[in-house]
Amino acid sequence: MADEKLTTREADFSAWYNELVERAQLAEHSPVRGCMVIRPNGYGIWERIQQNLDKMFKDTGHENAYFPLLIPQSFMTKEAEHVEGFAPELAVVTHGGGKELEEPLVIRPTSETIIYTMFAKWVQGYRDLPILINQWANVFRWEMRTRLFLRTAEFLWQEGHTAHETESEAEAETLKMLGVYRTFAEEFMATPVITGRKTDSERFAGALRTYCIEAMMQDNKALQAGTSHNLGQNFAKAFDLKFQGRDGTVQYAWNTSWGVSTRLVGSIIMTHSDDTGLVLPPRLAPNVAVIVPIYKNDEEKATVLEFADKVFADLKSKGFRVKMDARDNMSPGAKYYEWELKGIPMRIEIGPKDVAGNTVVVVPRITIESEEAPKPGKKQKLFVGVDSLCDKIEDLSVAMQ
RNA sequence: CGGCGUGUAGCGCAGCCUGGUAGCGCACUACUUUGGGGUAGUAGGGGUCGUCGGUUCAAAUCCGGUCACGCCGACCA
Repeated sequence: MADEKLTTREADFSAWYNELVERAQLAEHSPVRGCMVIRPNGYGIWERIQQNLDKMFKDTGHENAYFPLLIPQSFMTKEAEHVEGFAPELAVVTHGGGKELEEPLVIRPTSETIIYTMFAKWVQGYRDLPILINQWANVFRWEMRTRLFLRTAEFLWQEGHTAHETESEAEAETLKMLGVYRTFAEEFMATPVITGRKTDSERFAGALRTYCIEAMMQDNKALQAGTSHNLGQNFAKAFDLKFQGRDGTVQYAWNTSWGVSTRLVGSIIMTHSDDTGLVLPPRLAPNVAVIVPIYKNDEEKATVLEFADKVFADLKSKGFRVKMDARDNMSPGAKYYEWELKGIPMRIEIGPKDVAGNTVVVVPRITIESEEAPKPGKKQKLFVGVDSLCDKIEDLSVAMQ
């Protein structure tokens, strides 16, 4: 990786982003237009997003389910605004098993239509409500202009779908999930967000009201990072989602839907990274630290690796997400550049001096204010005793978050 | 989908104007060297020049179609 440096943010923010995504091995283009391959360094971030958000959804009473990729085309046309909004970007399957299908199937651009069709079967009376469902899935929209993570034809997301007895209950749910997104952005993505309500022209196709969180990027642009929709009774009426109420009358249910996508990964990249490469909030980083052993000869190599392996095993056993970089064909300096580009929050250097003193050198990806200031023009280096390494990693993680 | 631009080894590029045996740097492989901020050397491997067609004795090079990517616009999580 002795390539040239990244284009700077100042020179061309957009080129900087594109280069960073590819060179930090987050994602790259697939042979199919608009689709991306998410590499482990990028998918690891998404996995951390999933794990943490999923817990928040469960804690607020939601359950996961899964609905199919293919939806009968006719379903898409049942809600007037919905069809108008999504028709231009649908991918349609017309053949299967070598024959033309009687009814074309669309690849889901979102799952309201299939999910509320199923909800209608599940609900008879008010005691069947609320239904609080989430699904983790891929969706497909035929986008004209795409960018890795920020807008791709196929993307990964979660979509929450709920059905409620009353309008006020649905509105409360819509706002509650907007709050979940805000909390997640602030606590896990370390990204300040602005919440607000979308104008009618930006509203989700078929929704009564759309709320959103907007994250502020380094180029002073806002990025829509998550949406929460109060769907009113629009879909309930279109898909015959009815129940017998407490007063004995038959009523339409009130729905909400809310989602965040792999765009969040793009948002994290743009919020924190610098001209050296990726910077990740430790809570969402696939790994928090990498161990780089340093030695000059076989004798040193043996002792250093033994010591480093012990530190590595100890950290692993205590639940830290750490990596060992024992590649022998690369100098330590080259590794430093590579891991800084890839955004690992801290690296742990272990050389003969450390073995002798039972210490390690911890170098955080970004300068930590509360620690001793780095020498001018140098990275901040923290000398840490092995016994206090775990605590130090915890402290630094919190400081970086 | 409209305008402009690009496509040659894994990555970055030269060659194209003026058609005639496909090159450079990095990366990769082997050995040696070096190792606390991108070590250095020697010897190697790897490309039907995005793709389809046309012109020509001959096409990376000229012409046309098409696909993909980038930027600007319209649309969008």
